[in-house]
Amino acid sequence: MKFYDPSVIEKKWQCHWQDNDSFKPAGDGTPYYQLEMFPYPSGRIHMGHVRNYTIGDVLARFHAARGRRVFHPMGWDAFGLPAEAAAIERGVAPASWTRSNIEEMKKQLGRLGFSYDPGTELATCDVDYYRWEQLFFVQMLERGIAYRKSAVVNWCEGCGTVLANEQVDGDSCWRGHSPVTPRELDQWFLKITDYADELLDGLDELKGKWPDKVLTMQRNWIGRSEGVEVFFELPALGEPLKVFTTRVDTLFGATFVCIAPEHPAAMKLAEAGGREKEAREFVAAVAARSNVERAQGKQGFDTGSRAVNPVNGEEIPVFLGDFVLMGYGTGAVMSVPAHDQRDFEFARGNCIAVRPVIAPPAGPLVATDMTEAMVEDGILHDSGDFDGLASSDAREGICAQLVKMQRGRAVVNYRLRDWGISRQRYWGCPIPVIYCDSCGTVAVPEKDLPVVLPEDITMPPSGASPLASLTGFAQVSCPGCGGEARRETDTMDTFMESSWYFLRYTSAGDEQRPFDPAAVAEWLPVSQYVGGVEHAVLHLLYSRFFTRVLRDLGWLDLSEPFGELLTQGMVIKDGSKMSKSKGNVVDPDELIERYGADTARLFSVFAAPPEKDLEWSEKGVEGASRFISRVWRQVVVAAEETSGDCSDPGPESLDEEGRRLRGVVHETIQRVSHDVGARLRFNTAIAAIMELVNEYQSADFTALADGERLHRFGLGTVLLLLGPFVPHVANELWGELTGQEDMNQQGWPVHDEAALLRESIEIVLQVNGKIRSRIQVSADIDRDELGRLALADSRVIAYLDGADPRKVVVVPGRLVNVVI
RNA sequence: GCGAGAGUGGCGGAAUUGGCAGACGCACUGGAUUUAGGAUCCAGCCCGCUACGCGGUUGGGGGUUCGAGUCCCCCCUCUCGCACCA
Repeated sequence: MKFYDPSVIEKKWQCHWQDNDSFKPAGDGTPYYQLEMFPYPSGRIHMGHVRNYTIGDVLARFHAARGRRVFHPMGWDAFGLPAEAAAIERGVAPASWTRSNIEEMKKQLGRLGFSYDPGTELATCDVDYYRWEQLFFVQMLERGIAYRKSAVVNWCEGCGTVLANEQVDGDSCWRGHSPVTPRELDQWFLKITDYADELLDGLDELKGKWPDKVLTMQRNWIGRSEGVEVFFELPALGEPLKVFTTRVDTLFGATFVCIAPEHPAAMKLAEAGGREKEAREFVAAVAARSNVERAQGKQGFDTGSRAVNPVNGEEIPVFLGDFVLMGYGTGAVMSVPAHDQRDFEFARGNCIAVRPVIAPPAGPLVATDMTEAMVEDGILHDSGDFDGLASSDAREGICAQLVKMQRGRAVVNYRLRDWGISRQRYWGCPIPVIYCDSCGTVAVPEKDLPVVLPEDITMPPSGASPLASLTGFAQVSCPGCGGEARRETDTMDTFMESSWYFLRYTSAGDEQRPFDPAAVAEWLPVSQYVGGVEHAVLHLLYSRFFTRVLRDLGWLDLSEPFGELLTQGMVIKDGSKMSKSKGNVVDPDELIERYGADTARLFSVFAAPPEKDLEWSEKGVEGASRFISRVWRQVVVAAEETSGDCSDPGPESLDEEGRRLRGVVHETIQRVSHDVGARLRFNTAIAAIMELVNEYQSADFTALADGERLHRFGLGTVLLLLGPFVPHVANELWGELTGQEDMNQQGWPVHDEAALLRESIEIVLQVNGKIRSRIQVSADIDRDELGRLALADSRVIAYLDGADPRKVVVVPGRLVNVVI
């Protein structure tokens, strides 16, 4: 018997596919764009990659077999900090470190037999890629989408650069756990806030296509909030203080106003209140604490100044509060202790009056009895002309009144901030801007693009970017006046590259333009995107934004770049994520060496549904390997006796048992097609194939009419169904069994609806909902007859014990429930 | 605290619309084959019991229904996300 040696057949088929250009989009089927999040070339692939890319490959191969015109590209997210760290450690340039990693990882991915179109490979660190990004940036600058401002930004000590808000996790960096501290710097930003509403509304279209969890996370991150800006006059300064509130219905209950310690009016108010010195100490104390520490307490400071409530003319104190954030709304809030829990706590700590103005259904509250704020809507009282109104009506009424008085306006606030893209790093896409003393900030003219990142450098041990000190790079003449000028030496956030790589894939190698609009129109939006949930509000939000910007710049006609999204779970071992520090990593190469790529692939998709975490199990891998060997033996043994045509023999030449087996084959086709094509449940698809294999293993085909043919049909179908999962072994065995060269010509099997109908079926008989008997009946039996048969069953009669059934529930094809 | 998701054998996990709970795999037990081990094949494998039968069982409690893992209400636990956003 031919021996199963994965290393031989896997190499053979990988060469075959390469030589035949097997994975170029082919045929005239409906286009299908299968995309997986491209990897950072860290040097070695890990099990997370194996799982991610196997899921994508199964889908790509499945849809190709089904006749779709499949586009399945792969590339490298090649800029980023690890290259700099490695460069310092090993004394090699980031560019060469990155490129050799790409070569190594490409080999590794190659060993897994993924169906990538090799003609589309790209690396974002190549000038041919990032030059277009620079062009986009220059155009964004012209349109005001990119702008520079001084702002308090997140400085990450570990990375030696600033991070965007999305990239900060509490008080630390999203990647490592290095601390992040505020720092004021001149930085480049992209106006993602201009797109806040569109990005939010777009989520509705994605409902049902993206996991709810991701949609919710994006919605929360954008954080749209409708409310009113109320102007409180500040007599001491002779100007109004603007506060934002979503609960303007509680305005009559405001007993103080609270502003952020960083608020521009803070010190002026303290001065006017004669408490300047103490205020300075308070502000310094707050500034010394981190955001997380600040979130613990609720400290306040009375400025001694007062503000006037526009609706009742009341003068109320102005406090500085550490819980008020300068970055949200106006950095000032009106405080209503009776109806806001934070204000309630603050008021109790600072001896401020609690004044209820919203009554719950049970009637108005008494301030002295309150132990917590009443935050629900209710009926207004002690609110002048608005008494008796419901909260929602009062919000409208009071807002209208404020507008009329020119003391307020309706506003929408967002939690989302503009995307800070400057990075004080070397290994990234240069920001194409020049600073000139006479002309100011000038974009590099399009004709001078690209600004090429010098690759032949040595990283200083300090880790600082070498760009600023590279005179050949940093010193330029101004494109405006020709005088001496300095180049921007910050580079772009690497999330810039991943925000449009899926567009470039469609036109890789095009030297004239970033992408061909026709190709983009053909393939986009991505049919199925597969990646980790950690990018829910990073890459996935940036890409949605970037695509809209490119649309508005006239590059394409598309808003949502991704259609269906599958977020796969992590690969876990011993209860935690595989990581070097935990010492629980499994090396994919060793796995392939030992069991073969097909086993690695099979296990990755069999052991758990794709969106759940996958617990690593050596025994589970062995199980997957054992199944492949079993199929191998079954097919090779069968092929020794009978080979050739594997098509459906049809029902006529078969006997009853043969027709039943044929039915099982068709049922398996249906289940697998549905599980892979519609449900994305590969584990159950494989289980269904295993059932068929088990069924076939115990059948004796020599005893059946047209048995050889039926045998080949079933085994051939198993191979076709296994093709997307274990392509090497499936193709090899297909050749053995059929004598045909290429399984891919065969296409995906289609089930015969008629074959699914059983001649006789088992019906469960229940008495009072408990199973008491089973009967075998003809599949086309009618309802009444089935009910009669149930009542005639001896065991049912015994349970009835002479009683008359109160009710007989007949569920055709399933059961009969006799109720006494 | 708010939001989302999940709780099913020894384990990973099935059960598409309310209709046979535990598919498939792992582990385990017995048998066959084998000099032995491994591999393979066959059989068993939710729990309890006076065992060809009966009872119980999908985190706990209640409800709707002829019938609930699935629908509704209350509670518990876990995971993830957000976390003073005014």
